[in-house]
Amino acid sequence: MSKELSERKKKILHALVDLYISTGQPVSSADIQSKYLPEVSSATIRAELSALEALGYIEQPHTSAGRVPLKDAYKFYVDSIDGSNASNMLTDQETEFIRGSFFSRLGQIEDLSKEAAKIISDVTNYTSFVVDKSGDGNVTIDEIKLIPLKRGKAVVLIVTDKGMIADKAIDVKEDVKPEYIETAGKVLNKVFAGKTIDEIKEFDQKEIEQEIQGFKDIFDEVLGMLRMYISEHSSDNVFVEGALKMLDYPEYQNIDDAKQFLSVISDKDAVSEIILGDDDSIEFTVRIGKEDSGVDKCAIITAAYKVGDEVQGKAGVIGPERMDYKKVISVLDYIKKMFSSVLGSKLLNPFDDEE
Amino acid sequence: MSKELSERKKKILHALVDLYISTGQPVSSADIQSKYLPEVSSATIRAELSALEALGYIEQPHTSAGRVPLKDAYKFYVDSIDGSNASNMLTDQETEFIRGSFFSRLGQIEDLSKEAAKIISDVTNYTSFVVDKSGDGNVTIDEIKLIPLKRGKAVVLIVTDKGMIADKAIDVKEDVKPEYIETAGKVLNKVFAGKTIDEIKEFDQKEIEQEIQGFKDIFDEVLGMLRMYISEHSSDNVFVEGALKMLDYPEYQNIDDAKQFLSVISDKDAVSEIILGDDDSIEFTVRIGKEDSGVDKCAIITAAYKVGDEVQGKAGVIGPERMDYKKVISVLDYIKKMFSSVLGSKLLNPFDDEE
DNA sequence: TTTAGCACTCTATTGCTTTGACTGCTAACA
DNA sequence: TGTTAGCAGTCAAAGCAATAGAGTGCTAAA
Repeated sequence: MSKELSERKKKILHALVDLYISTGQPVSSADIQSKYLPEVSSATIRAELSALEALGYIEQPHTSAGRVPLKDAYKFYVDSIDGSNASNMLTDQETEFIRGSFFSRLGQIEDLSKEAAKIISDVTNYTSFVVDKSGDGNVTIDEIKLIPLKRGKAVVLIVTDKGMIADKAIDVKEDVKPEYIETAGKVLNKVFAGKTIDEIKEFDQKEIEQEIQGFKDIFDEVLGMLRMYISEHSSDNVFVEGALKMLDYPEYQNIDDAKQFLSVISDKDAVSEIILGDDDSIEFTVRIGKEDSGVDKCAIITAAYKVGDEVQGKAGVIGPERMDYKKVISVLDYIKKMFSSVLGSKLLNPFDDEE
Repeated sequence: MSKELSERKKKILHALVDLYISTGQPVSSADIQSKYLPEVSSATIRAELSALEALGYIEQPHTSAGRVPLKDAYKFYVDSIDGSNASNMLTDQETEFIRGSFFSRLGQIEDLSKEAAKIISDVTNYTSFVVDKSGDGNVTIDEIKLIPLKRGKAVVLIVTDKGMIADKAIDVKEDVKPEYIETAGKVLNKVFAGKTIDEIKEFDQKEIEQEIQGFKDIFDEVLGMLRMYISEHSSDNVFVEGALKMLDYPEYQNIDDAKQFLSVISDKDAVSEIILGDDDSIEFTVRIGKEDSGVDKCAIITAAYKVGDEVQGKAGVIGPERMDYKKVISVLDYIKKMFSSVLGSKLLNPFDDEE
């Protein structure tokens, strides 16, 4: 397998995957000959196909059928796509559509990811997902405020460096003086401000109690709330769009396969595990087949979007093994660029989310 | 059809639906005879079935097949279930499970609905949904606060009578004095406090501008934010659980039907339209068939849960026409009771959502 | 009114045959 | 030595006929 393929074998293998991607049917020697290699006869191609089969690139579903690409064939095919000509794959309408949708709804970062997932799925017609790591544990708490309300309630405000704010009403005994609340707020701020959420997670109950003697009741509420905030936000945000589109492809006409696929894809944890598994340093990953991707009869293409060197999240597409790799990579590439640029400017001014 | 059925016809019709629900196969006269009416012969039952067919209750898929219930048969069957013996349908384990799950996670109201949907789906093994109307337009704004933060930002707090709080950071020019913000907050409060969201929706831009001359910049931000809040919260919250379970039933082995079902059920607006269509005064509704339910080959059972006379939301189950009506009704009934009681106490103390 | 018995109908299953899409092989050719 | 044409062989899929089985409706008798 380490042996280099002859130029003609490459041509034939590429043609075969191309044809298989567009038709989904086993590809015959005649197909390849008529559409890709009219200069040689089908018999010659047959001989080459035989060789490629021996090399493990392709196989026959049965003796009298054409050939179907195997994992290695897809890998070969994907490797042959280089980013430069991939970006030409999108039509003007498509880039226009992507740009338009992307910038039309520049809301909070969560909306952005969701929107991106939607766009990807719309343009590619495959199931897409976006995992947003920005809610990760290393968010720093900027400021905590305790605001008294009517009726013996108060609100805790948490401002983080990522521009996120959490709030929840807590009880304060009616007879507590406003000054008490104010002081409590100041103490809270002193304890938490500047810390990351990861650090707070490890806070030892005892250690804290010393620091804020006498505010125990309020403090307990706030700590509980913080824990809740942590548990909600420390798991990555996962957006899946177009899950049903998979059912349009012949690979998933079987109801059991469809069910298995849908149940994986609708489990956010499973999705995030699948996606975040791979190496962050690689910008694009393509995984084909069950062992690689975790889902049967599927291929997954992911792109990491970064700001500077830090991976902010990943976007990807999950589709049939014979999916339109060129197009998907083009779309992801385009999205990635826009994402990085928008995120980049956003992080500098985390609260500027509307113009 | 207005004519009363003979006692034996009723017995036979009931038996037929029972059998069909448990097997999903056309029911033959012999089936009914052996399991429900051994005292008469199958020939007699055949004669009765003939009559019931003429009355439009049942039909034969083809001449040499058994009978299958039609809409009217299901309706008859459902009518024969009375609440009192329905509640006996649940086993001790089941009630224990429901109660346990329900009270274990008494978080915010949203969580409660979601949890309820999950429980219903788990116990019945059908797809369930809960529509929560508590986010409706007639939420009153209790208090609005404007809190200055560092770095030229401020936060708007909206406290409603339903205990909900929305927040978002807005920009304030760095050079604005804290007193200015404070005054702005007071003005905002004066304008909005006590109003319902519905009323605010109709606010005329001009009318307001008069009132708060000079705070235009801040006010615009707040108004935009309020609009966003309204658009997010005025649509009802819909939770769907166990959508994939439908694929386990033979009715939905066909991939196209499955797709159609899933696409309806994953469109929250469509779901909420289906559910909220019917009369609020009726506690239970059962709708069978496409014309009734909006989804093909399905039956929908909904229960309205109320606090006092006000409908707070609806919970329901969507399943095959031949679903286990008794069990579903029992479960919904049980949930309804717990829901009403929990909600009742919650509304009195809207902020008490943790003990 | 009920029942037993029987003829009839229609689906589902099975096995068989035909068709057609490909291939692999071989022998001739450049 | 590589390429090609031609042909025999293979196999899935489609079509078809025969059979089995499930269940009914009808009729005549109890």
